[in-house]
Amino acid sequence: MTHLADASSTLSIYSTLSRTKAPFVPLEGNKVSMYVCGVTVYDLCHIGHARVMVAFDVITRYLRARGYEVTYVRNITDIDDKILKRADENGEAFEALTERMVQAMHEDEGRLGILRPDIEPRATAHIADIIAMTETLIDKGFAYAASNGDVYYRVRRFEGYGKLNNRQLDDMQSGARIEIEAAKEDPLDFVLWKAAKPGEASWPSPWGDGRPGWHIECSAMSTCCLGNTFDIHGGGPDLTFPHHENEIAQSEAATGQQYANVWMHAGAVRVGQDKMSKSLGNFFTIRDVLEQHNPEVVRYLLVASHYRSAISYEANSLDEARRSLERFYNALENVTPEEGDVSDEWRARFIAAMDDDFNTAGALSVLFELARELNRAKKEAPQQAPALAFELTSLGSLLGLFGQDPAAFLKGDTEGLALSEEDIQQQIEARAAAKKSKDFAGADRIRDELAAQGIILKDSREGTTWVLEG
RNA sequence: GGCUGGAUGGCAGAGUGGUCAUGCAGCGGACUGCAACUCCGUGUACGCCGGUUCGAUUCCGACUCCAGCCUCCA
Repeated sequence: MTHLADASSTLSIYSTLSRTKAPFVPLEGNKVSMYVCGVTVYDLCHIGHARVMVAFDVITRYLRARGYEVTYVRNITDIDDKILKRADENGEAFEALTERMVQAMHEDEGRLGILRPDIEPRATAHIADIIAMTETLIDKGFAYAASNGDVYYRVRRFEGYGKLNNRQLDDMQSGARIEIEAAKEDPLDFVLWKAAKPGEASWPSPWGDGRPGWHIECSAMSTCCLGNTFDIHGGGPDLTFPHHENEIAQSEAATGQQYANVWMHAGAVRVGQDKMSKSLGNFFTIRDVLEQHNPEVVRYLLVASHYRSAISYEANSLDEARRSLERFYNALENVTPEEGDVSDEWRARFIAAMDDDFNTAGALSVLFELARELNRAKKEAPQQAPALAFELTSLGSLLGLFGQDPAAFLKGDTEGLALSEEDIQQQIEARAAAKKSKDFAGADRIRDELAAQGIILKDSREGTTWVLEG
């Protein structure tokens, strides 16, 4: 692991709660406790999910390299209305559905080079904690069991309600777009415990058989894993309201202590002018995209923009990402990285960018300059190249990039290619022989034949390599 | 209607009160037998209107437009 702990600058993070960037100070020494809202596992993950996962993966990698001891918790919502509905449609047990989707998520993450969180709590494994917190909220007067068997949170009772979203209770247009549940004391109240309909999956509780509401599970699991107060709470852009607002209301009412110190939200992924979302149906699943693109290209696309900015997902964005990555791998090709003497400049500038609220775009620009330096060295001072390549790959690894074999990446997906690698190598040798005997017409014919199949040759002093076009 | 964020060169995308982002694409040159890769050079970019300032893309105010949230959503 690359160590950046002795950097002179300080890490600043933008918090949705304060709406400003501020120096990051953990609650306790160099320990960082971080909770990120994960996925509701009723369907495959899409690029929007990937964005959040990659963002917090980079954040975790960087914090660790910076010398922090990070406990990264990301939950799995494995019980909710949509899960039950989908399982019902499929004619399967909801556990079978969620198990399959969790499996798929782990596969997708693995392919994108996303490191697994330290703890991945599931709602169904924390029913007792959820019930306990709900009871506390009832005892303190922040919740009530309603006539329909549901338990609701009494929103107007919590003084700070709306602070995360800077929202006034009376400005909210309750019921403007949804039906108001008659059993609620107030339309703003939200459900903590949901009574089960006959035949539905349920757990016993003091209020009858039922299941947890969505918001309470995160309060229960984060407190359970990280304590009443922890350093960072993160999630997708569409969770600030009501989900995170409700988590604050639940947890702070229950514990009487501040919930998370810093709130981090990733930006949306857009398709055209709209947010990519399951409800709009305009999403691309991770595995669909990986059918056609190298996973690192997808990761690069997500890391090339600042984590808070919205990105547009378009047909050519991945092609552009690939071309940018090719630049790095071209630089890394034909060099064996080896630790050695390099200027501190690169690392310092990389850290300065990342310390500024994880500015991955700025950090990448430093790496592009480092790649150019490496290309120069390969030509003019080959003895410096291994150390520069080492620096490039080690800083890149903090973004989860440049971990592949350069030649393999540049060759791309050779499946479906008519020629085998051995065939191509033979052609390359035949061409080299032709060149040696000054038969340039013959050499060019071989190159043209390969090019007709999308194989582009590259000559260098180390020999000839090839890449796939496109 | 309320709240939040945004508008940068052909495209993507950082950033800054006053000589450089960066990448892709383009153009000129070098390297190469010719290419590809690479290197060197190259672009009167900062939504609109005012204000502050010696100087604003950067600070302040108005305006226009875009997105997100106010319903399940990462």
